[in-house]
Amino acid sequence: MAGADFASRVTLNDVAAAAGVSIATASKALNDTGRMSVETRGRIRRVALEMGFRPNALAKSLTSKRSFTVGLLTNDTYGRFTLPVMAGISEGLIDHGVSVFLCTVEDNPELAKIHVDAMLDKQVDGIIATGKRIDKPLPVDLSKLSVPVVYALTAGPSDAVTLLPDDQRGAREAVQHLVAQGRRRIVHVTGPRGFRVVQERADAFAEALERAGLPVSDAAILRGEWSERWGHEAVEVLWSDDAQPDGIFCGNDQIARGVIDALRERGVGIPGDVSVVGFDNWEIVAEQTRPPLTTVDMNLKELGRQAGQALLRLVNGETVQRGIWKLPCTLVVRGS
Amino acid sequence: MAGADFASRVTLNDVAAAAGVSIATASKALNDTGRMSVETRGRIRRVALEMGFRPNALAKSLTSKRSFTVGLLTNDTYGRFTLPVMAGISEGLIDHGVSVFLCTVEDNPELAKIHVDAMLDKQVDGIIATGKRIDKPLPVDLSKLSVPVVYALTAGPSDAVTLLPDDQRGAREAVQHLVAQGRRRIVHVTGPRGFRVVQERADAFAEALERAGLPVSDAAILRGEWSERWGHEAVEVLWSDDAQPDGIFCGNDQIARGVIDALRERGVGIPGDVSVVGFDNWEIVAEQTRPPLTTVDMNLKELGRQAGQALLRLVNGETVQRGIWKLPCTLVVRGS
DNA sequence: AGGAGATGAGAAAAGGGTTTCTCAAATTTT
DNA sequence: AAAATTTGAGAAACCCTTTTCTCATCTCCT
Repeated sequence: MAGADFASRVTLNDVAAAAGVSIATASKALNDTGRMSVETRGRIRRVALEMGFRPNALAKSLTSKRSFTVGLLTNDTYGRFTLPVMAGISEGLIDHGVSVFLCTVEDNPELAKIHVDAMLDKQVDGIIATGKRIDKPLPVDLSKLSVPVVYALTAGPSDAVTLLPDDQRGAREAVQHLVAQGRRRIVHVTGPRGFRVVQERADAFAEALERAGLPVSDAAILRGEWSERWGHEAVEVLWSDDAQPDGIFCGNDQIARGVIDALRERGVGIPGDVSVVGFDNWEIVAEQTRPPLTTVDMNLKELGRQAGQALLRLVNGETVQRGIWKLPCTLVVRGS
Repeated sequence: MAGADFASRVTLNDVAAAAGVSIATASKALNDTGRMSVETRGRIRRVALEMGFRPNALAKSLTSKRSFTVGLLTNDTYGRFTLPVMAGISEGLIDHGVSVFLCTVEDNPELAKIHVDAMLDKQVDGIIATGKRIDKPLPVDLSKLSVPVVYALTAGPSDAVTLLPDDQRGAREAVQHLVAQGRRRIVHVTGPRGFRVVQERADAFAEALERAGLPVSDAAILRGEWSERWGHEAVEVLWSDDAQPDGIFCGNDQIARGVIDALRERGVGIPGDVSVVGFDNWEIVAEQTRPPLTTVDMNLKELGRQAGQALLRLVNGETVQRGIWKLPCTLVVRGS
């Protein structure tokens, strides 16, 4: 039960005094700059090490104009997408000594502004905006900021650097996998019409079918909500018809889960009678379906890593290709 | 395709010059300290506003010894627990102008040290340690740091401030709910023996049964893994016996999901024949079960908020009750 | 030996604020 | 009217590091 007093840290001044030199010399010794004898440099370093000296990053930043800090802004409260992206960013940047402020702004413009202001006040070197929909922007305009911004998994201005998974290629691979399994009557059960990813995946689905020489029909694309329930319903719809599919490509893993459960309830064999492929590789869902779900992984961690690298380059004033970067998806083959 | 140059920010110096006063006066005008005429103060403020002046938080921190920054350290890569906690912390602290560094350290001691050092270098005011198991510490010793530390949902030293959900009360409420539904043959299907929460929830389960005047038997507690599969298996075990339960309290929502699915497959009515209660209120699971799962919510966001508040008090040198704080859980009644 | 160049290290300014003094001018008191 | 306060605002020190100068001392060359 206490508010303890915490020891104040060792400063460069302390080190310099202990080593019997000026702080200028001490600074130079530790940064491997300036001119001095090897003995002096060694002695100062030894003293610093012994005293456990760690330079105050704030003071450093004040002169260097670099805080080695970036802000990550997200409206994905649930974190399904943000966390892998965050992990990638963090992993890619910690080697450069960069730390990440995570700010969840929901869809609240005031809150978003508060967070952005707080980040700018703290002199972040840059900002990464991320979200859960690639066709909706965050509730705040980041285009006129005094620091560079990279967009990942969210909509940004067209002249910005934006990283997105290559949904279309992912969808194509999913279909190709189904075709390779010998499936010929393939349908697509996906989310609501309003989502860009729904459009893109559906287009790629149709295109892949065509390339495979299979008939393409509008009826093969069923749109609903992003839920297990819709997966069930879709199976009901499909199986109330005469011609049942032998391959189902789902718009996300939850729908796939619903589809698989519904098929199993009907006694349809998976993957014996029907093969199912999901999208997202949300492991908590995909690994628990029976059988485990074959699905498309968006490699979000890698996407985060690249977003971090891109931001770093912008911060360093290097040139970076503007526009949309589509990063490859990977088909994860499991048992479905 | 460019590394743009970004406008440098307005400094106090700029404001002072524009207002025709010294920076000392400008500083005092904006902070509502010092002595000056109301006209001067007003003029300076107006100028600052017009110029869009925002003080450099780094410079402020250098003198104030407060960075208004805290570090959140977690080993919960998947974020199931960390994200709600993070959201609560952030929500509770942003009003005080505090931003949060999120660092995921997995179980890697080196990585953890790197992150902790980076945070300390950046002069965080304090650190919150969080994880996915209340009986395992993070892979780094935070007890001798120069800043206060609060533990949430992870093991810390006994003299530290540690916030945990009140698992026992949550479990009791779950059982009481089952009893109130008229259930008399209640069993507990939970996770592996090694977990402290398993022990605690099981103890509370037994105690609650006893209080309700129901027979308590060791056989009523089935331990397995934290998975849907184990939920299925447990139902198999239970239904291979003569006396089947009419109430099942599960150690987490995934197990509950497995139990519900298995029961439905057997044609057992939920909640007609058997009531099921889960633990965690992992909405993505709980809301998609059929019927939706009644479960115990650990109020992690509130836990995070309180962790933030506690840390702030420690930072301010206020006294804080050491030891373990058990925060209430809430039963969320849905359809099971 | 005298001057040029190299060497080692410190003084001082800068970075953007806060805060404690100091001090002249204005106001109040006697 | 002279002395004592109060008021308004600036000078300067400080927070911690970096970096550019400056300068005294050595070493080397002719």
